[in-house]
Amino acid sequence: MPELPEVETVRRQLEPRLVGRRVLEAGSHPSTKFTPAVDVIDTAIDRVARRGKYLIVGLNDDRELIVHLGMTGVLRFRAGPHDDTDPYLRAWWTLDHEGLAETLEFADVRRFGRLRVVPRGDYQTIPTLANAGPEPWDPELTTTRFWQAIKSSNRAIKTQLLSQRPIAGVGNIYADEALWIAEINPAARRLGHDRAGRLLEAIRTVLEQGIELGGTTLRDYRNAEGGTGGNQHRLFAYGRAGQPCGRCNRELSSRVIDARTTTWCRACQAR
DNA sequence: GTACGGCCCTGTTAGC
DNA sequence: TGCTAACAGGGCCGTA
Repeated sequence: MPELPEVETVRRQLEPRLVGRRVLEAGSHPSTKFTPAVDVIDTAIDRVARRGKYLIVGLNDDRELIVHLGMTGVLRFRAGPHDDTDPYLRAWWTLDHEGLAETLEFADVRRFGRLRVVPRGDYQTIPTLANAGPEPWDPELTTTRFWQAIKSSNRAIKTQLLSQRPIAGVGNIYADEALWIAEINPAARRLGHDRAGRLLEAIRTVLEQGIELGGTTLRDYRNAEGGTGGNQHRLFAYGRAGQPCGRCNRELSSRVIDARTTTWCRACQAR
């Protein structure tokens, strides 16, 4: 499931291969989640950015193609025409640059991904993007600002992180990892300034490591070159329920918070 | 404005 | 062996 490190990995691979290229043709699955793919025909790509878990592809007509990979979305290049035998192909774009044609494909087994074309910078039709909190490395995101954002809600800290509001880009995997590192209970509803600072630092640590290792591949995630990530071998909490805690050796617990399986250590992350 | 539940999706896994 | 139900979960929407 692509979170910030996976999306950033894909972005870094897409950028040099997309910028400056023109979209000659496009096609999509009939779902309105994917039909915006064809709205970018005959535009040229001028940048590939990221905001939280969203990819933002800048177009030369002052619009942007917004891509969310959902849980199982994969962007990949193919020499020649798109693969119309792939039952999970949801959208494709034929790109041209100095006579070289290539296809960018968007495959997504579970169809939780989505595409949108918007005027540049206008995200009002994409609520989570419009309301996303600061990027993890935004210099204005101080401990105090993070703490204030958390303090304004009474929801469980894990729920708050997944909402993308206090900070952008954290999903289920990296939320569990950061809370484990910071020794904070995922169901905690009140965090002091110091603990908020510890959590912010842990979030930055796990996201940086995720990017360095090219993301986390548990099942579906592949980068734009078809490769897998390496962070799945470095997880302390996520997916490890029943296994020993890497800090105190007690058995890790699991429960559902905000409809997401949450793994934590009852001893290290006591309330 | 906030909190919460349900829904979208389909491959995989567990249980019978 | 084959079937069924549960499970995985990011974002959006409706309701309270």
